[in-house]
Amino acid sequence: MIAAMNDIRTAPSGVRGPAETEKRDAIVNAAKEHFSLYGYGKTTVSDLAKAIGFSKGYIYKFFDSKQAIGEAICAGCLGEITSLVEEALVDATTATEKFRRVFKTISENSAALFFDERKLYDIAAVSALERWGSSQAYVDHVSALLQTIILEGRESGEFERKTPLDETLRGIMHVLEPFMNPLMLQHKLDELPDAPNEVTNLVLRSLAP
Amino acid sequence: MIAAMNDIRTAPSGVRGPAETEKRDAIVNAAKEHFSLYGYGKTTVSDLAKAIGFSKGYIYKFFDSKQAIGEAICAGCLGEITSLVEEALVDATTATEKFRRVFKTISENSAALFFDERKLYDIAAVSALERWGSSQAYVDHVSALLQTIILEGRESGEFERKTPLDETLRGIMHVLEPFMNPLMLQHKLDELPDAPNEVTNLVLRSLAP
DNA sequence: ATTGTGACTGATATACAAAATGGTCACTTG
DNA sequence: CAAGTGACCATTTTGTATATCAGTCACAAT
Repeated sequence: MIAAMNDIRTAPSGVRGPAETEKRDAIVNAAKEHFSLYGYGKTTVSDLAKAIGFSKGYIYKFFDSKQAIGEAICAGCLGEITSLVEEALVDATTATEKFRRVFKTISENSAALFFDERKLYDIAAVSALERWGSSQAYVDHVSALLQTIILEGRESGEFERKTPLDETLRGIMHVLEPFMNPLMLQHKLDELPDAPNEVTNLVLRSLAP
Repeated sequence: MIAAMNDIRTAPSGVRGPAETEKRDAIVNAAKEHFSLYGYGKTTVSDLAKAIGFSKGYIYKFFDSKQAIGEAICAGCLGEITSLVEEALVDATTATEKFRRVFKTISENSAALFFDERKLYDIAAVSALERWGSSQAYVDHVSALLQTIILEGRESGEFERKTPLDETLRGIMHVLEPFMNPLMLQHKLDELPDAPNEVTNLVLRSLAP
């Protein structure tokens, strides 16, 4: 899995201090490892400090709180998914095909996060539950992506043009949510991969001119 | 709210003993009151026994387990919703309108359960999480209902006929789930009542011939 | 026979003291 | 002054001893 770093440029809320990217990255890297191994709850800020060879207090020169570190990790995970989505889009020719790939890539990789990186998945779930910025940015990003695809499909004549763009988009985001929101995906794991495919078909029927 | 008792004839699993409906109903009534006031967890089987003037052991002449009582209560709640749905359907003329009402009635009354009978809602959530028979019966019932409506719409020419009925139905059940499954509805409460309406519109577009 | 009981048991929940943690800040170090 | 520390405090988390509960069963009452 290519680890293209997200360039969501997720609003770095909770980040503070000078732009000493080296140390900040060291913290993030240590956090990603510890969080994915032991989980967010069982990792202490002191653990992270020890891992990078500093004391706990110094961490707070770079991050407002432990949660801010969690948000950074979460933004990384979700950013990876959006990267994979964009990667999957480059050789898709039609808006229809792009739509299919967005849906498929998101549901598959969210499920993969659940099965392969369960501890990080749990952070993403908390992020969704508590509406952290990292989750909001992810949703906004996907929403914007879908909007351009819908517009493209409307222009090419693949999709209908009567329904207001906003409503089309909101409707689609609603039916996509169970496959991209960790809180909901948890309850649909045993309906994969058929469910997202069936929903995609339904949506494409609704988009037909 | 009219309390038309459900006639889902929900598979009475976990129910045992003779059909002494009076005492069994007494147990169920006591359970509904206690569960809705104090919750499933904080109600003991002895509490229910005391409420009907018997001893704990006697309860088990009628129900296999405490969970079986919970299932009965849950089936009652969900059965009330299906009753309301059927009630809403009697004066709907077109399949389109019937579809709208199914969606609207389910989402509104599930949310009402959350806000007005939170403790009972929690039981329904556990029922969904642990896949109790009461939840499965509810889903099956709604699914069957939707199937007849789709068929009706197909025959009247309101809906398209190309897509296999099963796939149409499954797709619709997938997008309905976030509004009828308590586990998912919890996370969509602040998108009501717009979200179900927008999803309904999307589905109706997908059903258009 | 039918209706009903309450003592018994392993598993679960509660309560509460002790330990650990997130976060701050005055201070040291180079 | 910039980089970094660790004692300190309020809040959570954890460990654990105790109490409660779900479920059974032999038996009592009618």
